[in-house]
Amino acid sequence: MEKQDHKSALILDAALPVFARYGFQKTTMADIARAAEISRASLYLAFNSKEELFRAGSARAHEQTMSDVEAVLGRTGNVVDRIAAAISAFQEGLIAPFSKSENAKELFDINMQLAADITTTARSRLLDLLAKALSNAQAQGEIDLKPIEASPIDVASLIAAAMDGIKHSFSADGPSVEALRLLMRVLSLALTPGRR
Amino acid sequence: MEKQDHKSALILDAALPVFARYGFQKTTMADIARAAEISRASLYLAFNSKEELFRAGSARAHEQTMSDVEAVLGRTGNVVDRIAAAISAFQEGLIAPFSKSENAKELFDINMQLAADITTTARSRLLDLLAKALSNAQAQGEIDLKPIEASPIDVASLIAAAMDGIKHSFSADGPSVEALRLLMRVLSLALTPGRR
DNA sequence: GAACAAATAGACAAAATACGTCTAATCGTC
DNA sequence: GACGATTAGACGTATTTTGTCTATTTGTTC
Repeated sequence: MEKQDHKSALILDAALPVFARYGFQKTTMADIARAAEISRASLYLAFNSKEELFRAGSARAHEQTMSDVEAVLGRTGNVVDRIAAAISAFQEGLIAPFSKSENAKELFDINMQLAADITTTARSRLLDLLAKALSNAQAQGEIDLKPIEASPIDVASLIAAAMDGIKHSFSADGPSVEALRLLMRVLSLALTPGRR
Repeated sequence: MEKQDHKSALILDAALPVFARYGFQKTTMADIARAAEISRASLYLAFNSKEELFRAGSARAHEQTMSDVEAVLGRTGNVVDRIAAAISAFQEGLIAPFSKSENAKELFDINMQLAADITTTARSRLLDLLAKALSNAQAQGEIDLKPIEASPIDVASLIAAAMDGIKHSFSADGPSVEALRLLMRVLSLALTPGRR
């Protein structure tokens, strides 16, 4: 059972770059088998269909990324910086690898079609983690949410929404990083106690 | 007749990047029509088949590149430098654009299958231009071929062969440029008069 | 080296996709 | 309104891909 998972993981690690390169439609099971250096028959032993394989790939990417996000949030340092790093990790893990502009749209569409649950679960998990980090910071007096009259969840939602909006409006051109930095500066000023 | 050519050229300019990105096999006529922002029906008005389109694309790339090569060779300066620049132009025009590593092999294979004549014609044209440049340089005493006991054509052939060999052995990793530079230094030393 | 599980090549029918052709409708220009 | 150019869309055919299956090979364990 554990060997199986390992093999599947190897296949998925080989498959994701192929999807990123050609998109879902143009990627064939033969392409993936070749990339994973196994036969097509073996590939079907591990995954019953291309769609199942894609779902598993999406799941793996999300798991890995969320693990990174969790690790980053667990570090020391001020909350805003850690949250900024967490958002970065989230973007780097799930968006940047597929931002070949052309294929990006198709891949995200297919993902929403085949693995919407995985994505929404990860998203709410991210919200949870951000809210928890904010909550802890507030408990330790590092930040003060009273002036802005919002709960940790509210703030976490705002950050996630901004992340999404920024991603969609700027696509992968570049200003995205800049816009996120600005958001973090705003948050920092708004939440730091000892300010008006 | 002239409008037709212009339209065809626009199509080919849109098609080449698509071929470079996906390779010949994975590129569909629909992909090309989309890239050229015309309908599939119109695409078939300009080209009767995918193979014909590819041939035309290959022809266009070769024409443009050879025109660049000719221009570079026509400049002032010492022969060896001009030849080095010409080789660079040739490589940049016909090899670099398709060196997406994965697709490169398939594209070159398909090219040799569908447009071998175009490639070989361009190649002999290149040889001719190099030989002519060497011949002129010799006539003006800029270089001396006597010590190496070779005709301009011999030297041109050697250069072209070296270019090929370098390309094939190093693929598109990087040392290719270095190797070409070395070849040019060798030539320069061997051909310059006033040396042993 | 026999016994066993895992991986493979290769063939296969069914489904999906691409090709190349055609017609009828739309668009822009004169 | 007439004209040529462009288009959407449907079409049959050919090719490719999918997913399944069997027989064979490979590698491991006893």
